[in-house]
Formats: sequence, C-alpha cells, structure tokens
Amino acid sequence: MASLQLILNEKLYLRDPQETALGRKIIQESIEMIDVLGFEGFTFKKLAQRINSTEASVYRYFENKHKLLVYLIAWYWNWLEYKIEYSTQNITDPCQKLDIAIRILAAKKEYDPSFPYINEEALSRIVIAESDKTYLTKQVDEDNKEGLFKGFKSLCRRIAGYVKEINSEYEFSHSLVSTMLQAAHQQLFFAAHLPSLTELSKEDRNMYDLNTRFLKSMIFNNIVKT
Amino acid sequence: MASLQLILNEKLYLRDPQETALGRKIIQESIEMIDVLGFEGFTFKKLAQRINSTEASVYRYFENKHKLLVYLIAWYWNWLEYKIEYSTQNITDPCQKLDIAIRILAAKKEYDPSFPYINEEALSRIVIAESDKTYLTKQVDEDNKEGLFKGFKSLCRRIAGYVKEINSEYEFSHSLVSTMLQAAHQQLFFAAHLPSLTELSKEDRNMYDLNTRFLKSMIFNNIVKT
DNA sequence: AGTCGTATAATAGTAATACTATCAAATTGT
DNA sequence: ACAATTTGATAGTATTACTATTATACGACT
Repeated sequence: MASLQLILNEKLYLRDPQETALGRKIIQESIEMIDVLGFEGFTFKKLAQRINSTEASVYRYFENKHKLLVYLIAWYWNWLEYKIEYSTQNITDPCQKLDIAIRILAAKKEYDPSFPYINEEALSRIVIAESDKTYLTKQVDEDNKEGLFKGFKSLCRRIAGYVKEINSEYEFSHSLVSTMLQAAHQQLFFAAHLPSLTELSKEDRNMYDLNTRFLKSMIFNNIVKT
Repeated sequence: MASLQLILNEKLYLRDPQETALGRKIIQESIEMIDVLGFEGFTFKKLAQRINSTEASVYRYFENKHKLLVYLIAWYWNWLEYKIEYSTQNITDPCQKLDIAIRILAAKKEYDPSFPYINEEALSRIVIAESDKTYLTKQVDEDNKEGLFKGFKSLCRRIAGYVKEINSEYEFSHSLVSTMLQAAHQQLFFAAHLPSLTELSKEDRNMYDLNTRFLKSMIFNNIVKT
C-alpha cells in the first residue's frame, strides 16, 4: 500500500507538520491526547512534555491549539472525501454513489495504513466530540474566509451533487446533506452519552449498520420522486 | 399576561437565581453578554463588573460558567416545550401537533412578556451558537446523571411521541427528532456563517419559513405511511 | 573541514482565567 | 433590637495560552 499525503490548506498551519519528524509527532500525539483528555484538557505544554519537546517548538507549527484542532478535523474530512472519491470511481448511477458515500460516512473508522502516523479511530472520536467547536466560535467568519472549512464544505457539495443528480427538483439538497453529515456523528455521540435521544444503542453491535440504515432512509425518503 | 416561572432542575444552580434580584440580574445580563462576547469571551469577572457586584457573589449562584450556560440552555428548552404544550392543548390529531411543534421550533424567537427578565431573542442566538458546548465535554455523563439535560430530552421524547402516534412502525423516531431539533438551529447558523451548507440564505426574509418547510418535509417524508 | 543557516531546546516571563478564602458591611426576618 | 443570611471588598492561587530570548544541534554547501 502506497503511503499518501493529503494536501491541506496552507492557512491551517505555520509550518507544514507533514514535512518533518517533529511535525508528524505533533499530529500523531495530539490525536491521542485530545482523544483521551478532550480538547479543553489538552494543552501544548502537555503535548510538548509527551513528545519531549517544548511549547515554543509546537507553536512554530500551529498558531494556537484551535488551529491544530481545525487542522485535524480538516484532515479527517479530506480523508473521507478521498475515500468516497476512491470508492465511487467509474460508478455512474448516482443512487449507488450516494449509497456508498453514506456507508463510508457511517462506518466504523479503522486505521488506514496509507497514512501511517494518523490513528483514524481516535481521530473519528475527536470528530464526534469536538468537531463542532471548530466553527462555534466568534472568529468563524475569518476562519471561513481563510478557507479553513473547505474540507467539510467540499464533502457536502459533492454529496449534494449526487442528490441533485437523483432528483434535480429537490430544493434542500445542501441542507439535507449537511444535516445528515452532522447526524452521522451526532447519533453516535448520543448513543454513547445521551441514549434516550436515539435508537442506536450502545450495546448493539449493529450500531454502525443501524446508523447507516437511519441515514440512508432519511436521505432517500426525501429525494426519491413519487 | 401573567408572569410565570419555569421550574428547573435544582442541580443546575447553587442558589436559585429566579428567587432574588441579584440572581435575576445574573441571568438577564449573562444572556446579553454571552450573546455579544460568545461563551469563551464571557467571564464571571466581566459579568460582576457589569452588574456592579463581585465574582464571589456570582459564584454563590452558579458553580462555574459551564453550569450557567447549561442553566440558560435548559431554560430555553423548557420554554419551548411549554410553548408547544400550550399551543397543542385540546388538539388530538398528531399530525397537527407535530406541525405546530415544528413551526414553534423553527420560528423566529421574540420577547415573551411572561418572562420579564429573559431576552428570548438573544437567548435563541446563544442556543444556536453555544448549546452544543453544554454536552460536548468530558463530564457529559456526570452532568447527564444529574439530569442537567432533562429539558432537551423531554422535548425530544414529546415530539418523538407525536411521530410514533402517526406511524408506530417507524423505527427511528428519537433519532429523527433529535436530528431535526439540532438541524433547526444548525441551519440558521450555517445560513449566517457557512451559507454554502444550506439553502436558507441570509438575505432571505423567509429564512424561518424556509427552515420550517425543510424540517417539516424532512420529518413527514420519513413517517408518512405509503 | 569549516561555516552557514535553520530547526529545535531551554528557560523565563506575562496577562488573563477560573476559581477559593476571608472578613466586613448591609439587609432581612422575628 | 438582634440574629441570620446575603452581599461586597479584597486578596490570593494554580493554570493557561501565549511571547521572547538565547543557546545548542544539525545538515547543506563550498
């Protein structure tokens, strides 16, 4: 399996962490730490200790810890879009493309050897628990202007495109898809912490299948022409 | 119009803010300040200055600023459920009840004179921008055990009940309703800050009507029997 | 082999935050 | 009039999110 690199917006970092050993270590260990400590409990000081470096060195890669989070989340959405792109090559039926996309979105995430220093399983938990914090800030508009949310927007646009192909008259394709993208993770959070808000139950080994069924029905019931 | 009081879970506060002048001032001014500064920019010190009191006094009402946010959000969900309850009295058709509930959820929020010291318009903006932060923490499970999220869960259960009445075979009533409750606010946030994720546009004066249409179609397309 | 430039380490320091503690003054109820 | 409670005033602490400075290590180039 070839080792790959996702190309991310340059505004996400000060120095590209994918290019140096220290940078990759920052990414790798920050994923582990944010997963365990939560974003609020995570600090550059703790990270520096863990990687035997210093706060100042970490700050040379990321302006602040918010930008680091945005970077990780952006990486994740880019990864998902790459997976969807890869899996829908040569498929022309938009229903089938949409089906594949939803299955990838809702599937349990596992280590992808194409990206050796990224723990995708931990990262997906970070997305579930922390991704909303990337844009729920007073600086959303500036961050958006810099293109920091391009990954999520691009994924949404792509899937909304499939929807439009299936039913060009449906008027809420972007709203429906952004709602579905959010729900895909939110429902897993609810299942783990606020189970009365969802039918996906924690113990159920089919949680991911159930989620897939729920999301698929939600989308297709809205766009299939009658 | 009678002045009312919503009864909230005692664990939300140390001293009930509705009972004293200082407490009501804390609520009233914290809503204004969080709306303007955002939750991160808001501090008890700034609040104390604004109400001519002290940090220590504020801490006598709320354990910390997180609990204050949870309190405000809980108040909001209780208020909405009260409004829905009030507006669906004596209505037996579950479709009609569901329709009313969605309209209330998606409607532009305006000052409710029944609750003199609450600025519901500002509070609804806080819900849009900050409510997810109430549960996206490492202490969700403890907070949930204390019943701090009862308001949201109760509202979800009620509306899921309408769904079940309409179609008892639909298997994702809670998931669908929690998704819809989130979408109701999220779509407004997207319209304001990440407009490519939604069809509701900022300039459109029908944004609230459009949102209502979107949410209604999303729900009814999923549960109407074929 | 030497030196040049850059990346990193080591250390120190700062303003702000999220509290906690103490005691005096004001207000309230009886 | 007195006790109890609430609030105000003030001080203090550990931690956070940075910034700044200088020294050291490292590889790249001539």
